[in-house]
Amino acid sequence: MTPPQRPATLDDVARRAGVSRSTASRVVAGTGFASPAARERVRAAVDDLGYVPNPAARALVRGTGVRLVVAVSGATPAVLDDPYVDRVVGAAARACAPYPAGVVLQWLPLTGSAGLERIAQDRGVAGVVLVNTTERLLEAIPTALRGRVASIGIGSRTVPAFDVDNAGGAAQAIHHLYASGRRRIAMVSGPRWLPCAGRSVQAYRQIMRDAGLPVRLVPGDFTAERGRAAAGEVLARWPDTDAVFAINDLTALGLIAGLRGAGLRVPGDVAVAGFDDIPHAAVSTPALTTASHPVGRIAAAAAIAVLRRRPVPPVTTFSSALVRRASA
Amino acid sequence: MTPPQRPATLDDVARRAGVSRSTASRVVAGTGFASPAARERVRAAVDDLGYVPNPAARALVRGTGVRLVVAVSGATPAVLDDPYVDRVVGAAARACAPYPAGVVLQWLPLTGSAGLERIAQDRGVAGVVLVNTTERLLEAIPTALRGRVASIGIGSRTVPAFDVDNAGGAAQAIHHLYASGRRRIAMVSGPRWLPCAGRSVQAYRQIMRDAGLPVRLVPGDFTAERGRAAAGEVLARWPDTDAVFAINDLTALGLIAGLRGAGLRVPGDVAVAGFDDIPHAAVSTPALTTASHPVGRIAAAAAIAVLRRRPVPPVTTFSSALVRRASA
DNA sequence: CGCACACCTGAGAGCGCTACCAGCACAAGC
DNA sequence: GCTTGTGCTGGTAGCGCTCTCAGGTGTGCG
Repeated sequence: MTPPQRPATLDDVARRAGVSRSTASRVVAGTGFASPAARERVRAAVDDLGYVPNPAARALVRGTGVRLVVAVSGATPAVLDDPYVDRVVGAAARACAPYPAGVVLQWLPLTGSAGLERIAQDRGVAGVVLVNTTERLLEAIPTALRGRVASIGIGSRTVPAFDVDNAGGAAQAIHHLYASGRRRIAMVSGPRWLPCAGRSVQAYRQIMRDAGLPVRLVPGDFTAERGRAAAGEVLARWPDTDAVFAINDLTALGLIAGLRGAGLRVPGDVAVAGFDDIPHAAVSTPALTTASHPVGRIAAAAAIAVLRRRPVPPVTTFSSALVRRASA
Repeated sequence: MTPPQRPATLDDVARRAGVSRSTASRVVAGTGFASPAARERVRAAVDDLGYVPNPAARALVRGTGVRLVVAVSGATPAVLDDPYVDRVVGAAARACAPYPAGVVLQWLPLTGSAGLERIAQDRGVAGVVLVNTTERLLEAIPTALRGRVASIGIGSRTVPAFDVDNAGGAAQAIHHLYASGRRRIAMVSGPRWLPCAGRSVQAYRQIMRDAGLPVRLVPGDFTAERGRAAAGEVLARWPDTDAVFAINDLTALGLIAGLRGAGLRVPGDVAVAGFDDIPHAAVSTPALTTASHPVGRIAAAAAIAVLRRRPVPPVTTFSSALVRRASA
């Protein structure tokens, strides 16, 4: 346990174990042959010296990068301020711990693939996790990035996707509204260019059609501010609305504020359900009924898929569970 | 603009610019001599080839690591689930972009410095940003880590600190409660072992003493759940309480839920002010009056301070501004 | 003219690690 | 016997970069 001022190198380990650097490397990296005796002695030396492989050296020789880019698409860099992005980054940063990589956050303009090409040029990039991506962007993935990209929310032939079951979650929430007797159910949707938003809307349309109910759709943009405004629009166009499904919790919370501002009771007059189960949903007034969205697990899975370079199924879907609270 | 399959190396740049690798390196790294002509040609070659230095190689030869550890102290790894931590990581990950480093998130047990020693042994670590740290832990910083640690919320002789002006923010919020006529002001505090919590409490005590008002202090733990429970305790011990300052917004929101659950109006019967200005403070019902906490700027400053190895003032304080909304 | 002293350049070592390859011992098969 | 494997080992060539150091080439000054 002599803690050297200078951290131990593989050479130190090899010398102490009485083997060559090659053998020590094989044992530490767990690749190739090594006799049980050698293995044991190297292990002991590693423990004694508190040896930790130098990720930089490893990355250099292996040709893999060292930074996991979380790239968020959006009209402006302001998308990075979204708490959702923070959660993705947090989960990815936690997932990185066992790998020689760390997370870097970057904005990716919606138009053009210049941003992606820059990333592809960068040897330091171990992989990319795409957030809020468009199909157009996925088509434009530079070949240099193939196999090192995962996408949250949408996939293509070459980019594996990790996502919550948008349609299923939305369906659960809407069915819950229906089951509690609501029949004039509106929906506030999200940005049109986001496929995940599309799937929720589709589920809503489908359920309304199957139930023979009219579709009442108002556009949104994931923000609470827009949710508040949407409340007014819904009320203006369909004053008898008795339930609203919001594409995400932020919208739902804004919506509730708007409805109450208009003198309506929630859930008395209008029931509201959201999607995401953000931390605040549990403590809002009224507490929000919402379809959960395991962002942490999704982001971690995407990060790990990129970091360990193994083939990954083209789509991994995480199921959503309805969290019933007071608002619906 | 010929995009090579293999990303450009410094050798490619040097060859194209007609100089040696050494000269190219000097220009790119901005260190040492280089004639204006050489400088210009290297710059052009860099642009042409889309050259990006390989962080792994750079880190290897410079002896600096490649991962910025955000280490969060707490009783259990569950502290990592805090949205506050996500924001710190998000800001740090954004700040990392210009540096050859990426963020890794790690839990640090409250007791013992074993976690820190492990980090110190790891050559891959470019630096450490400590979150929620105790003074005891700061005393135990291994020498190998000196100069590569910044701490959010608390500092010591050897570790520079980055923090919001806790006392000032709390004072602003409490003065606001006082200015609006409240005189029976309670406070829900935070975990006792956290110095930042201590400073807010101290500010509260000071103001109460100066105003000749009684101290009404209830312990909390930063969670909404605890805030809700605290509402009951406050009401039970001091039924005539007409205002509460909560150590953070999550607590404040839980508190409001608890107060309303007890049939009280906010701010009619009891005014509530919080601290942090989390995203939901703006859309809660009622919207929360709170002292802002520029987490993003603080985290970015701490990350950058660690990444660029320059001396840093021992304490950097970010001012807090009161955001007046409906709850107080 | 010689010498110091600036400014500038390129050769080359080497950061810590992995991967390739040659080599060794021993066992099994023709 | 000789070949062919199988299991293991160590030497060594780099990965891409920085940095030291030995040399240039001017310019000013004694």
